[in-house]
Amino acid sequence: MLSDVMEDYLKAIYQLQQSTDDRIKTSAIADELDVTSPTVTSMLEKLEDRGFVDRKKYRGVTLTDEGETVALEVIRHHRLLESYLTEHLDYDWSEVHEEADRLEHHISEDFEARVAAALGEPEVDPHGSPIPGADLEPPQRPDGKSVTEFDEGDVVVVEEVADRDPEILSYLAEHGVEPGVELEILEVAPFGMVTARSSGRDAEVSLPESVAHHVRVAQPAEIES
Amino acid sequence: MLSDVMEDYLKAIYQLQQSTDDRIKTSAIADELDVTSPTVTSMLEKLEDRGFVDRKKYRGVTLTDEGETVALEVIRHHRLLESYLTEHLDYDWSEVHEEADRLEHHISEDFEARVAAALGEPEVDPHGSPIPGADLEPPQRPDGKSVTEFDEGDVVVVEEVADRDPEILSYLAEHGVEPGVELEILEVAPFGMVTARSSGRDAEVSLPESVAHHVRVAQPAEIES
DNA sequence: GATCGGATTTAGAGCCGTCTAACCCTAAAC
DNA sequence: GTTTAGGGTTAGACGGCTCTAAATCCGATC
Repeated sequence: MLSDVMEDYLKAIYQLQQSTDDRIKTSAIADELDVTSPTVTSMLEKLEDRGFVDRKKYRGVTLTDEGETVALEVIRHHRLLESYLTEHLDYDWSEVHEEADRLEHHISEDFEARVAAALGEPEVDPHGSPIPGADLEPPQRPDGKSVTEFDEGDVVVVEEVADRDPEILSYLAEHGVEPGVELEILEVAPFGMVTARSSGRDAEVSLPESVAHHVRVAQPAEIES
Repeated sequence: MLSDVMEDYLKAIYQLQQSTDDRIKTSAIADELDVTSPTVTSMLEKLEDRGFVDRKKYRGVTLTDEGETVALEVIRHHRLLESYLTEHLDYDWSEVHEEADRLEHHISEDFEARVAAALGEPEVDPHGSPIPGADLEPPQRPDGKSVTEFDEGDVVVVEEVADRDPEILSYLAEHGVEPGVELEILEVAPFGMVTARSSGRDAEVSLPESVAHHVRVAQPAEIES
């Protein structure tokens, strides 16, 4: 069996792998999980012994297929829980992360299936992130790009808001930045700050690069006259 | 803070105290939690240091008020979860115990409150056991007696089925023994076996003493002509 | 009131996940 | 190609929870 902590490491490695093609460094994991590097090293040794990661000393790790499957299972649990909490227990999308983080390790397969059924087998969570299917195949990467990659005048649709901070998420929601809304880019400053107008509100919102790069968007159907 | 394991000990002690006025013995806790006696002894020392139990060496423990409050909180979580799972996620009452046992340590105050609200602040769980209130005052003992204490001809109403074994619970449900049903006692054998007819079904059911003593019942309104 | 058996506690150990301190490797800079 | 800064690993320790083996206590019996 696999401890909660091991699941957390595998999940963290998976998520770090999403934003790079390199092997994942000890220090990156340490930052993500808020532990020290030696702690990570010793955990990685255990995970390697069990066949969940492929480790090259001093060079970081990658997940094995088994490791990836575990990570996807945990992420499926997490995102189903986030969805359930918002749909059926009246949570706000900004509040669900922490609760899901604690529960994700403690639900049975049965519970997972019942929650998925109650939600109608959803494919994305409240933040717009894809929920891995019950087959635990890696979901294909959403084709959204960071909103920072667009220019003044572009009109885009928010697909995913990949932040975890409740305060930031609340702020974004209040300013009309949520999955599904249309954003008209008004300005992208040289230091990365994005200013946009949301279709929902009639006010502008400015986001520093650190926040904006979590806002993944797509251009609406390219077919326009 | 209090570990999951500590919560389990406090809950176990509380539950053992329900069926006796004596101090709770090391071995009783060991049986309940499926660990060895020395393990229990060392845990009890820690719980004593933290003020959750009152320990007399070689004489067993009792909960302090603080310990009781923790136990009641865990039990509240457990029973709310059992109720929620049956009401909203289509679980059968026989299946909920195990799932609730894992989740009870990992839900927030907020989650507890939302679940309680979604259920309409229920006072009993699907097994008929009282759910401690949000104030965590000890619920008054249900006045039901074990069905084994009645005699041939008595008619009683099932208040609580305090078993945890899914197979036994399924069997009981199939034979019409559930909270709320009326039972006519047909026989109480000298070795404790109870035979009864359920108002729900038209068949008899016989229960060995070990099962029957978990079936708590009350006599319907004594006022009969 | 002494003895004996069963339960409890003490002693010592192990695994897990974590830490700090010290050492060592890698890769970038010169 | 050396050097060096910074990150990674090794070494050693600790707290939490568990175990087995050994010592000790309680209380029932005689």
